[in-house]
Amino acid sequence: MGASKTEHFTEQQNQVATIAKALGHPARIAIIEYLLKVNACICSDIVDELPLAQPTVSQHLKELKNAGLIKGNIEGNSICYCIEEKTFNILKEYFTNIIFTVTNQKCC
Amino acid sequence: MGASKTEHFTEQQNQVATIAKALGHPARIAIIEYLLKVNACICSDIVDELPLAQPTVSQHLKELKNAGLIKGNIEGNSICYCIEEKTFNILKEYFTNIIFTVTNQKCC
DNA sequence: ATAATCCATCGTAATATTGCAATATTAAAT
DNA sequence: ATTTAATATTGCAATATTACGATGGATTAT
Repeated sequence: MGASKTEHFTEQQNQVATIAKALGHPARIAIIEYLLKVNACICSDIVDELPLAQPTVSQHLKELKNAGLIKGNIEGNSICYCIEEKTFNILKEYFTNIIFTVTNQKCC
Repeated sequence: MGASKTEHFTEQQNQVATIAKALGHPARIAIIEYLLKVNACICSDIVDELPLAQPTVSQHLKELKNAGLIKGNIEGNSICYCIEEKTFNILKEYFTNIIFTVTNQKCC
């Protein structure tokens, strides 16, 4: 197959999975970390920063954008990509909650 | 292509990406949530719980195990799968740190 | 106007993932 | 020893992902 049976899972499960999937590639993690580091951003910088061709970087940026992890503001000729805090907060809270639940468990 | 250029990224970037990737499927999120819910676990339960065939579930469990998100203790005939707290802590701290960094930013 | 820069999109090849039927493996029960 | 139950593995088809060259549109610089 190759296609996930998303219709069988809850909306929240699909949401978390979609966000996690978008972060499931080292290039996209590197992009996020770069955006955090420079605190302001233009795509050409990102291309210079990564060991990947420009179309590939563009594609990764698109996936991060689709997952709601970054947003891009057009700024004249170039684009200012930024971290979308809201989405990262979903993850932070999701995992914080998991840790909270697990530490109160007594399994294995 | 289809193969990630992992060798060009840092070990930490690859680590986070690998863990995130393992969570990038709703079935695997559902498995994690089920393990959290029942607080003790046997695989056959998981197969009953999910809308997927046994080999498929087994494969998803294997991927979660490879990523270090769960561990399985053999218990006679069946296997007790459990959350691996350590790995989830890595994620929790990673995203907590991102939120901390972002809130101190003034971009866009 | 022309050239240069930035970035997205298209097309395509290589590879990975998802899902399952069939089959193996392992341990408990009879 | 045989059967039964719980998982794992194998093999395969369908689909998705990754990567990049070529190309094109938009904006700025000359």
